[in-house]
Amino acid sequence: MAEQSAAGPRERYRQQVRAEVQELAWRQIAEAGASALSLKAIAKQMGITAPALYRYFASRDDLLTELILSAYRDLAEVVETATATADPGPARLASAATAIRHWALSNRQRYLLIYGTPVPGYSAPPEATALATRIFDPLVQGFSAISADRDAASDPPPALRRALIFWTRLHGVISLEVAGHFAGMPFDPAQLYAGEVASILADFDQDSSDQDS
Amino acid sequence: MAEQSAAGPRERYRQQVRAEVQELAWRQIAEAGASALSLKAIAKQMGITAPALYRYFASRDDLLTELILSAYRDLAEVVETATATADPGPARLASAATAIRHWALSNRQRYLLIYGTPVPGYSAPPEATALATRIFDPLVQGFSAISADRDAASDPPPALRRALIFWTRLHGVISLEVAGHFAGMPFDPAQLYAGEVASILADFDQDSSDQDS
DNA sequence: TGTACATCAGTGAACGCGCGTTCACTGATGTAC
DNA sequence: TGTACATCAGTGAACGCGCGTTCACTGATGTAC
Repeated sequence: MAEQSAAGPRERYRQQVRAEVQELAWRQIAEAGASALSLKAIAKQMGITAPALYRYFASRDDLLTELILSAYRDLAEVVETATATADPGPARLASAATAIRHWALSNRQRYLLIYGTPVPGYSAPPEATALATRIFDPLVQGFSAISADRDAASDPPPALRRALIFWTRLHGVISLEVAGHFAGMPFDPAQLYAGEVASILADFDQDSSDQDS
Repeated sequence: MAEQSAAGPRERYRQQVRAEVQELAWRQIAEAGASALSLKAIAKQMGITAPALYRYFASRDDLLTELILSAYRDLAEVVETATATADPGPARLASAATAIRHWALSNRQRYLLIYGTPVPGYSAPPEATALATRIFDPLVQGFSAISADRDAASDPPPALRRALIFWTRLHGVISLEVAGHFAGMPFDPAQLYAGEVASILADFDQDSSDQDS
């Protein structure tokens, strides 16, 4: 019911304009952050008056919500594709890791919109949580696939826990890089990232030397 | 020359007001993020007109800069104290890790101001870089102290590299937690964090199984 | 101890700006007979 | 094939808002003789 096949010409036009608005919104966010998102500025760039935009989006927050959801969807697809196309086993997770970093670096503000400082006064819709799961799930799947091959004797962290650690470590590198905190430091972030990915997979693949509860 | 001893009563008053402004500014940022920082709002809360604030801060950006530098200084002191008071060796790094997380959780917006999404249109002053180093250095020191005790044979990552990994892993957990991305997930962030700290120190303490260049 | 002067915190009006959003409207475009 | 009607994209004026910042000023407070 969300999809409308055989859409009339008006509907087609409508979708076209909506897409253009979102495109310009992204450009704006990329340049000046999420709080700079302005309907009036978008309208001006389109050669249109601001009230016209209310035909396409109920409000500024409504537009922002759609952007965030679309970012989630985009990243979810990237992760799903990366895991689906790679060989099973650790390679699958390594592939996901590479894809995530690549996506984050080519969509910096999109990444920050999702995982960065929350936009003040704005709270994400429930749907966002579902999409976050869609991103996280392939990682959990990847780790349970690995665990299944091995003996699950010595109190191993469950797949969820492993995926969580995987994720926080990747995010640690990516977010500092995207926010520009590695600028001028004498090392290659790509290598640091690759090292992290390899070390996590090696940890879990060979032996899980655990520490506490 | 920055410190002025035997300050007159006018100077004393001046410092008092500056402190009050900063205090209110922090409260504002804590509630609505850095981009919500408003001189007029602060003035109103102080029962003063906005132009009066220009006696104390040259501009809004000037105030923001001082806030950021003070956040850096604060965290730097926390890390320095934590490492200085703990026993040498891994304990020192564990102590730093605990102190950092504690500081981040009790100063969420302060942490995000430093390591979160950059404030659009604002670039930190050069001093910030120096202070970032002051935070990072104790970690590097900590790792070189550990390395000194052990054989440095098998192509070990230098202390800087170790400190870097330490830092990105801590940040990975902290930043997701502070930004609220663990909300509703079935695990304890404190345990995840403790596990990360322990596992890094164990990794480097016992054996450095390396992967690439 | 008292007076003249300099310093400086704070005022109030004003500037130009951009924002989100509403409203009644015009005029083109698609649709039904 | 042609006409009447409904739909709906876009306009332009207006609303109230808050922002940073400037300026000439008043009046209290500290300082020097």
